Amino acid sequence: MSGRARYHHGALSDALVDAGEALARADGLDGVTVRRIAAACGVSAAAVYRHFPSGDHLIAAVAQRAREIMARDMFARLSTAAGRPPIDRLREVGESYIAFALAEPRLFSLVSMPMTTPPDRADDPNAADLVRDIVLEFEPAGEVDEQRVASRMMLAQASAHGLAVILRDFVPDPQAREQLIAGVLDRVGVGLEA
Amino acid sequence: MSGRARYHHGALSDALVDAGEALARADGLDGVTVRRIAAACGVSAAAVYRHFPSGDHLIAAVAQRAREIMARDMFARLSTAAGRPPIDRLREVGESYIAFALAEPRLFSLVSMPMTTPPDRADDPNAADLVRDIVLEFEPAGEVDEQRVASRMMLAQASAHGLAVILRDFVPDPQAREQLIAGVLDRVGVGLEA
DNA sequence: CTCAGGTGTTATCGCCGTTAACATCGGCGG
DNA sequence: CCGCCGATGTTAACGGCGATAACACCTGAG
Repeated sequence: MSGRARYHHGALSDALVDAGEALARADGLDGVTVRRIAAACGVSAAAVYRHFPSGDHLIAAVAQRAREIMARDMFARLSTAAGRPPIDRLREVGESYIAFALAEPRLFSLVSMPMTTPPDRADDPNAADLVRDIVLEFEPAGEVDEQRVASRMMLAQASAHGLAVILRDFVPDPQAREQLIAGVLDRVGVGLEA
Repeated sequence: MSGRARYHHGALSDALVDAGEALARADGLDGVTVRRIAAACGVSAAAVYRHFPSGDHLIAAVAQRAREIMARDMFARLSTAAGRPPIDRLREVGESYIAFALAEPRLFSLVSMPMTTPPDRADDPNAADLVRDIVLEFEPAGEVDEQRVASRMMLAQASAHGLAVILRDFVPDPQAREQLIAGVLDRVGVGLEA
């Protein structure tokens, strides 16, 4: 009886996150509400609470989904730069982060939310670990200075994130965006190699 | 009859922004609602709409207030570094920005909102103009390269903002925060002088 | 003094998250 | 095969939210 609408949805949890992702792409954070997501799944709002302890947990799950999507983008783009020096790959990661933020600004607004719940699967693609792996290549063999690693990671992440949000909110012109991305990432590269 | 509560408030517009600032300090963005602000002023929610076309405009006014507060902090701190080289003053500005974000995280969440309404008074303290003035000192006399200026401004602002939000959301330990601020700003300084 | 407009009020609407009480489905022990 | 019970859905309701309409009052210009 797969043709008839069943009373039990079967995989509502995943369906809710899927619908949340679609709503986030379309309407941004304001579209990601318990009632709207439930309606998009053809289900009552109260049904959500059988699968998530609160609406915030559902939104956090959608945000985690968005982070995974971005991370996949980053890994894909990075795979085309395999073998290049670490500074080049780091730049690729930064450009990928910024490109995603500008291409999917509404989805990105979820990405940059503080993570309330830690990701349930620690082994899936993760931007921070990726950055760390590349930054580690700057360290001399056998003696990693954790503080230097942390500084480089933070510079890379902070400048990419800050640049992304400032461009998204205050620089509409695509050409100006490109020039600023190039100019800033050049300077960040200098700071990273110092 | 100043002692008796008057029917007409008299300066409700300013009082609403004042109350909004207090609520923002106390409860963050969630506390800044039309109804709560109106209640804090002893006034009905509908009265707000006599002074602001929408609740978002009121919140934007509170956000602008928060930016002015932060800018005053920055100018005050900067006045103690008068005469020092531009790179030192720029660092002072960055440290001030980050310190404010970490000292008043809830108020800062308003600061970093996209500005819907342009500030009504263009002559009051403004962080972007301040950064620009200092960055201009890097340019050789008589020939300012606007693109280089924009890149330096953007690097300064993006790294400070990104660092602030990442530290606020993900690095609770004060000592770790200090080390990261110092380490990252060192590298940003290198990038700025390049 | 009058009256028009600025500034307040209450009542109401629709949406939001959340909970309680109830209904149905589906599988497992008898 | 039956019955039951837990998982998963439903509807109804509460309080808070932004916003608007209709009404009341206060104040100052003529």
